[in-house]
Amino acid sequence: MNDNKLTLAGLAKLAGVSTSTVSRALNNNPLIKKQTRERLQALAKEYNFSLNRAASRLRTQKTNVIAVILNLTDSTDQSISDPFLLKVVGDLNQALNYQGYELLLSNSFMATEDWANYFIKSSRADGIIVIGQGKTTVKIEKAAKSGIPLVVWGDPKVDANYAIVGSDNALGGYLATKHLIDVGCQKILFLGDPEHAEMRERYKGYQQALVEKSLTNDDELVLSCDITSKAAYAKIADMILKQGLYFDGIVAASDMVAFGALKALKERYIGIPNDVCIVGFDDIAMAELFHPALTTIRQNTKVAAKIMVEQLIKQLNGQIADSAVIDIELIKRKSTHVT
Amino acid sequence: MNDNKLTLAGLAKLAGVSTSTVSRALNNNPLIKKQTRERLQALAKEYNFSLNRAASRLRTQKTNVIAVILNLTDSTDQSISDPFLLKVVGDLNQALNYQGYELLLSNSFMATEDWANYFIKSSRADGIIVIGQGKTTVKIEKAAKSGIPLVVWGDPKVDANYAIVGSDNALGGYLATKHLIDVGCQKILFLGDPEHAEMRERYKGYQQALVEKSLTNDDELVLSCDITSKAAYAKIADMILKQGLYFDGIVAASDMVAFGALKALKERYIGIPNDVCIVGFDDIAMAELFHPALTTIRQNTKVAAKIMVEQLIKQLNGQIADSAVIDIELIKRKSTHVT
DNA sequence: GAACTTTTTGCAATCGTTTGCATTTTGGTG
DNA sequence: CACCAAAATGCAAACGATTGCAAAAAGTTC
Repeated sequence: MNDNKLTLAGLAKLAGVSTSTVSRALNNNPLIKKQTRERLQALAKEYNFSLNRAASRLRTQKTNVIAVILNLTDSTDQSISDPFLLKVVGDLNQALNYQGYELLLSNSFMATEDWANYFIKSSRADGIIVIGQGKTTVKIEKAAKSGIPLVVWGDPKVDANYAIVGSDNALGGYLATKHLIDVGCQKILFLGDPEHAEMRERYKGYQQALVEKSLTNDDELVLSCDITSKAAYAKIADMILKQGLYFDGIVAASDMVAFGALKALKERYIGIPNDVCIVGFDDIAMAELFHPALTTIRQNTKVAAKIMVEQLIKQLNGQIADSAVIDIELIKRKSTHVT
Repeated sequence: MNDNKLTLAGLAKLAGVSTSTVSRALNNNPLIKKQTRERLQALAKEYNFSLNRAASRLRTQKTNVIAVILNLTDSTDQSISDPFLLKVVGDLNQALNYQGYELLLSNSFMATEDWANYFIKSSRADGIIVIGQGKTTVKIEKAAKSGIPLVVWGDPKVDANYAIVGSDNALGGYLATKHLIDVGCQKILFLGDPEHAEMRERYKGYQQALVEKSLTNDDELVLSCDITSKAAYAKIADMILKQGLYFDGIVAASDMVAFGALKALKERYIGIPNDVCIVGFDDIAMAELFHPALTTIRQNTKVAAKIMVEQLIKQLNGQIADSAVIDIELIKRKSTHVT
């Protein structure tokens, strides 16, 4: 009906006041008499008025948008569908909305390499959340150096000049490995990509547990593979073919990796957990549903998302943000429950 | 270093030309001499210049942003982590970026009910993609009525005044059921939520197949439950407790539902596929990894995302968009492979 | 009711691009 | 070299909200 877009000026005319009054009224500015404020707000509702954000963003130099970047390793576009990463996105979406921000989703395959320029200086967003440190942190460091509000999901123990929120990956790797040792495993594989920041920390925890229990820390026990189930499946299948079943436990760098490994094992009628025990990482929804249910290290993404948003907002307010370690938890399930 | 933000005017001064020239040059407008264009583009790169989007959006009345709304049923916030929906988001992200658009992610728990107002009239986005028709399409219809560019992921056979892209769900339900009958199932459950638009169509296909093969179309074979694995698990566990194993096949409304059902069955040592065969829907990554690998109806989300974006762009150009049916495919795996 | 404070409103500049139109520059031709 | 068409550039007015400051209105006090 009212197709000629209604602007603040139009609404002001309707109400018989100035645009400044309407603007203030809609922003609930106490400068305006309460009675007037309410009248104007009601009028705005009645006429289905909505502020032009482009205009207000231009004027206020604030967008109320946060860019969330899925920082994927360029090789496998598989990982764009990694349920864990997408779950983090979902939780961030809720946490951001809750604080009145909107979420602009991007992945790292964009044309530009210069996130600070592309998102912040261009006034597309007020801040950036990067999911995943990936194999190289060069883009992140570049963004951090330019001083923009930035929070990274990754390994918080990593030394960096930006705020990192994440689980204690080394501890997770340690707990996973220790648990396997406790249930009697002797030859424990680490399956994952030690070049990948978070995975490297999990690997360190794995090593520490082995050393502590004075188990051999053999090179042939470290199986490097992309963190996808497909790669894990191929790796395990290949190793068994070449060397037979020379292990009795697996620390997988993620649940998806664990699932891939499990598939390869089950296809060869290797008993889980009786022949091989396995621990995953993440505790995605599937972990519990899998058969056997997967023992795993749970990452609390809801809490993490909340904290990331808080830390980002601190930066938006000019304070400096801290890295934060999110509690993890070993969830014991059937895949390590030797009878 | 150059902390005082560089604007078009600043760049113009540096180059000794007018702002209009710089603006046109950066937009590759052929009005500007090619040589000048290149010089200015180089200069912009050198000075790390980036256009203020808020300003250009205000001026051009175009945002180059598409809002993607996860239309969740309000009861279970579980489904926000449904891997399938998030996969669609991921694919949309790529398809949109490819066409030069950005993705603003929202869910349906926002304060506002009026999407047209909130996203379009407010100049936050140029168009909307809604993922999921959900149980009620009232918000979608309201948005459609206001004439904004809109595409919905859902069941394209549903009669509506907006463009719907989706799989042929009825055919999917039919194929799934027919396949179960072909492998010898006699008492086939439908497990899902027939109130949910897409699921209802799958249910219709299920019915059709039963009728065609003159199998009983018994009410007690239709198990209504939320489309989460948790609900499916509870439902199956409950039914077996009450009625014993009175079925030998399951058509699950989604893969996640299938996984929940499988967990309940396996816990009771019911053989899959020998005692009960099961077919899922979606073909998420896990379907193949599950044990036994899950027979399912594959939805091609990559193609779907591409088409949705195309249809939306048509609307942005003033053309009208059509609904589109995406090809589906029955993927036969172990969960229906009776020996 | 004058003088003054406090509350409420309005004026007008501003944010940084884009673009219709006017103007200048260039180049070709007689 | 005057003239004209074509090409290249510049001027200035938008786009629609916000906000410092000034002005008007309302309230207080003597």
